[in-house]
Amino acid sequence: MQITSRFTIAVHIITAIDYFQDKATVTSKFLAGSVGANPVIVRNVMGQLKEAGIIISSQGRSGIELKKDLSEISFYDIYKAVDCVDEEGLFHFHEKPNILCPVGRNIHKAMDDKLGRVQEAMEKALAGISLAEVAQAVNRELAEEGS
Amino acid sequence: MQITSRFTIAVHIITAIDYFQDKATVTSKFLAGSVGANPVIVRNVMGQLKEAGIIISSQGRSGIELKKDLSEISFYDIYKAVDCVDEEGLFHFHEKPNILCPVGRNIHKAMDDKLGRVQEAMEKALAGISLAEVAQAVNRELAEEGS
DNA sequence: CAATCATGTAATATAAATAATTACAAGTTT
DNA sequence: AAACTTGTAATTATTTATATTACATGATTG
Repeated sequence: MQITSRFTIAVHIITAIDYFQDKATVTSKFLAGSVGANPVIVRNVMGQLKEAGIIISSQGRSGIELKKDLSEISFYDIYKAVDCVDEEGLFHFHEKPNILCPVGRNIHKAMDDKLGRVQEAMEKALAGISLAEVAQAVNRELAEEGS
Repeated sequence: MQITSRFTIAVHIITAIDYFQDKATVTSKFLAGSVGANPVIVRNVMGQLKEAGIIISSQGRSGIELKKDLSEISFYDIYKAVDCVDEEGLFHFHEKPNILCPVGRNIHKAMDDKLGRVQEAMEKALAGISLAEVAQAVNRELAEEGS
């Protein structure tokens, strides 16, 4: 199992919007070229980021912008925006435990809080990372390229 | 996205083996009945738990046993045993970022450590939960049923 | 104002991952 | 030898993720 690549695509998109803001006109086609994915996928992700209040774009008008500063956008924001995890929770519970069995009828309730703790730990970690860190890391890599 | 139900099935299986150890002969068919899944799926999970040194079973011989005490089995052990997450990592990175783009060529390296931190946080949380806690919770629920 | 170029979105196709099922080999027990 | 078990391969079905095609709608520009 893996978390959908829409997550890393979204991070890529936001980083690129920021990076190219004065250097180029940023369109979905442009971004698709950088990401290496279909423009429609980029536009769908854009739609989710827009709905989450992270970017600004509008029909017909060229040029996509960030609505927030990079330091105010966390991995968690993106994770929620692009809907990485099923609303039922991170763990897919088997659906038909046997109610006639003492274990089967209680296992779900017995595990729920524990699985919740794991998911929370992950989400807390996501919340602790900002897009500014990613942009910094990209710039660091670029600086090293030159040397 | 969700983590495969093989994880919760494995927890269910181990809890049931412990619960029924003196009460019944535990077979893959018996467990499949409690879990509400196909016996072959149970046997496949059993195979992975066996390989991880968590249970004991052998061809032909009826009766599945635990190899370790419940308190010595963590969610992390099971998570590793049943292979919940791709070896490439928890996050699926988009595969064709454009090398000709300054962002595209560095985004992967720029994100890797951060994604690793998130995965580590999740795995640390998994390591902190033992199967003994689950068994306790099941017993607590059963006690409440009686009252 | 017409041509061009954007975004937004629906519908469809393809590919990949998950789960279920069937079938049977091989070992144990009685 | 018969009945029952685990172990596994092979197949099918189902679901999810990704890619693609097509087109409506709005903005811009020559």
